[in-house]
This record gives sequence, C-alpha cells and structure tokens, in this order.
Amino acid sequence: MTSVLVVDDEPQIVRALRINLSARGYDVLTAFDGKTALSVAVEGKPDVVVLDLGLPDIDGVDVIAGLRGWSSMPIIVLSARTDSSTKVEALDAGADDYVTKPFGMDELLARLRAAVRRKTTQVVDEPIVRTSTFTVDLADKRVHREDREVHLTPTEWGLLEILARHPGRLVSQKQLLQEVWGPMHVNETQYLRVYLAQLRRKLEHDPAHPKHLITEPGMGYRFQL
Amino acid sequence: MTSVLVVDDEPQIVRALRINLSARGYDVLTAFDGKTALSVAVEGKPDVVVLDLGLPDIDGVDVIAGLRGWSSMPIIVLSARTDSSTKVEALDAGADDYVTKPFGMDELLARLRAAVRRKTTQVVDEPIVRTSTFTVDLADKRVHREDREVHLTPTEWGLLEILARHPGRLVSQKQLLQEVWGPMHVNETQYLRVYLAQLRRKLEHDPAHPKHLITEPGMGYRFQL
DNA sequence: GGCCGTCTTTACGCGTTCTTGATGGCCCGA
DNA sequence: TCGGGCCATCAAGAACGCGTAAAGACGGCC
Repeated sequence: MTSVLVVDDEPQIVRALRINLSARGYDVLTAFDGKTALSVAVEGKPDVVVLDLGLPDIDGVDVIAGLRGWSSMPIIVLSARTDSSTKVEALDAGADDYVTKPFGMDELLARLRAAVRRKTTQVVDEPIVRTSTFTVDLADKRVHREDREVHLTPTEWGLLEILARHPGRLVSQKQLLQEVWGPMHVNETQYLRVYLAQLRRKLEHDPAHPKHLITEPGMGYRFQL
Repeated sequence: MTSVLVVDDEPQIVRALRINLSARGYDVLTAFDGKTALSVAVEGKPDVVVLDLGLPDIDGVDVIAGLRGWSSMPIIVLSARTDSSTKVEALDAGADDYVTKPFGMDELLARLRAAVRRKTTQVVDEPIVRTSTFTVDLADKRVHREDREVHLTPTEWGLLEILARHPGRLVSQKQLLQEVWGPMHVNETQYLRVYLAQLRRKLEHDPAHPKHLITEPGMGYRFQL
C-alpha cells in the first residue's frame, strides 16, 4: 500500500486529506509540525510527503532540506503563498511540486499520483560491489560468483544488500534485524547467525573462515571488499 | 547540454522561453503544433518538454499520450485553463507538472530544474526489445513471435511493457502492481501469477520453464533477454 | 438479449523458504 | 579451570509463495 505523510498545522486540512486519501486506499501518516514530520518520516518511510510550508516550528524549506538529506521520496509542497520567489525556493530546495492553497482535492490527488508514478518509474544509478570472490549488482538485484549466478532468497538478499551498501563499515545487529525483519524482531540475533551462515556457504570460498562477510562479536557484521 | 522542447502556438511565448532558456544554457527546440511537436520530439530526443495544451491541431492530452507511448521524458504542461478537471486529465495522461498561464518565468525555470533533476539515467532509448524467441516493440505496442504478431490484452501489455523497459533488472511485485493496477492493489500478487502465466503461454517456448519471463520468488519478476 | 473477450476470484498441489530448537566450539573473565 | 556469553551449524516442521486451471463477473458490441 502506498503511504503518504501529510504535514500541516491546520487540523481541518489534515483531516480532509486523511479522509480523501484513506478512501482511495492510501496509508496516511500525519504530523502537525516540522520536528514531528522529520521523525515520522524516518520511522514510517512514507512513499510521498505532502508538506505545508507554514509550520509553527521549523521553516518549510528547512524541512525539505532535512528530508532530502537522506531520502529522495517525492515532496509535494502546499502553501498559501503565491509569490514565485517562495515557489522557486521550495522547488530548488528539492521539492517535487508546489500547490497553492486553496487547492482542489482532485488536483492534489492527481499531482500525488503523478509524483508516485515518477518515483516508481525512475531508475537510479546503483553501483556493482565487487569482491575477489563474488559481485553484488544492486540495481539488478543479482549476485554472481565466478560468472555463475547465485540464487538468493528474499531474506538472504535483504541482508546482503544492506551490508553491500555500506562496504567496509560495521553494521549493527540491531540495524540489520530492524531493516530485514522489522522493529519487532530486533532481538532475534539467532536469525542473523542462520542467514549469515547461509550467505557464507553460498558466497565464501571457505565458509568457516570468511574473508568478506565478517562477524564483529557483540557488535554486528561487516562487508569486507 | 540539457535540451528543452517548447511547444506553443503563441509566438511571443515561444520567443520569451527561447531567450530565457538559451541564456541559462539550455538547448531549445520549438514546435507550434502537435504534429510538429511529436516529430521534433522523436528526432531531437529532448530531455524535457514544455507543452501548451491549447494547440491548433491535436488535443494536448493526446500529445502527452503520443509522447508517453515511447518515452518517459518529463513533460511540463502550460495552460490558461485553471479548472482542475483539465489539470487532472493532463497529469493522469502522464504529464509531470502543470503550470497555469500567465506564469512567472522564474517559477517555470524552477519547475523545469525540478523536472530535470528528478529524471536520472533513463533505461530504454531503443524502442524495440528482442529476445531469442520474441520481439517487443515499445513504440508500436506490438509483440511478434517468429514473425507472427501475438495479440496481448491491455493488462498483459501493461505488464510486459514495464518488464521490457528494464531488461535484466528485477522489478518488484509492488512496482508492477502499482503501475498496472494502481496503488490500491499492491498486495494482489495473485494477479501477477495469473498474468505472468498467460504471457508465458503466449511468448515462451516452454511455459513451464520460462527463459525470459523469470520469477524471483518473494521479490518480483525479471525480463531476461 | 446474447455473445465474446477480458478481468477477477477461488481452489489446490507442490516446492521453497522461514522459523525454531538443539548441539557444540571458542573466547574471556572469574 | 570452570562458567557464561556469543557464535556456527544442523535439522525438521510450519508457513509461505508459486503455477495452474477453471469458474464467475463484467462490459462492449452486434
């Protein structure tokens, strides 16, 4: 389900959007100020953000910057300001679209559909991570070992992808568990042992003495190039 | 250099845009009607299109459809119409943005920058995708197998098109469902099974052991050349 | 109204994947 | 030296996802 984060300090606007979006099958998250918006965005990983510029605490442009720091999710700005300098500022800060209040609900919904459509069809340039033994193609979601494709299960891929996106870096057990199994399973460290063993069996020359999928006891795991 | 195709039947608008865009380092192509626009777009492969809806020959929405048939270049619609039904129509036809005349030049430029920024590396310029068994013509929306045309239903084509536009890449179930059936149906994975089976029956030599339409269990599907 | 092509929905068998518990090894501090 | 963490490995049942067939629903067209 597509999830939308609605950020506005006017309750009636939030309410109207919640009703309309829910009715169309969207999952709706809400926030009434900038600080909440940023934290909810981190927690909920929405697919698109509808953001009012006139928030009580943080300037809207700074909220955009805060989101753009780590995510490329589409941002649709709502604002009562019609002057073009504000629009330009918001768009150049990284907003994807700008809708002036008062707005028509069907127009906003259409712009939302357009934003989501763009997001899902766009292709990002993702690297191929290589080790001496195997290569991980993050775009194609494929793994090769000596020119042979290695088949991974969804969970195996989920783990390997996170590790491969941070080559050389220590990734904590908690982070791995949270991203692959969700927040409810951050203590099931046993899962990690089982799946790391499987990955090593599929990818390492000597699974008992791994060269690339390294355990850091008590801390987490490291993808060594 | 980024190239922009400006389509408008009002010469003064085209002129104003040409001057402003050229001054900012864009390469500018122009057309005064829909037919010219479509052919110039094919010839010149612009990076982004600024399109007036009120053209003398073809309805603007049809121009959008004509472009979207083979390309995913960003389209920014210009129009004097402020009613939201027109906006919704244009956006749902595949436009990326909608600007109401009269517009501020700096706002249009900001929206243009936003559109170009969003568009990252695009996958498919070659509108014909070939495998050993069958051929997919993305421009004509036709599929041939051993010189015989294979008839596909709209849904079958929708699926195949998305897969063929990302050859070799794993496309997630969610993305396929979202793009073909819409955001409300991203969990109806059964649809995918049914339609992939139909496509395989029509296109694969041995539908039970597909060579090109590959399932990646739990993750999605892959168009293998 | 009846036909036809298309889309949606249900059901079932089968193979794969996930989860879970058990066992044993290693390292380090007591 | 012993005990407690922490980790690696194995195995087995449960749960899941896939392919397939077929029936029902829908809508356009004659």
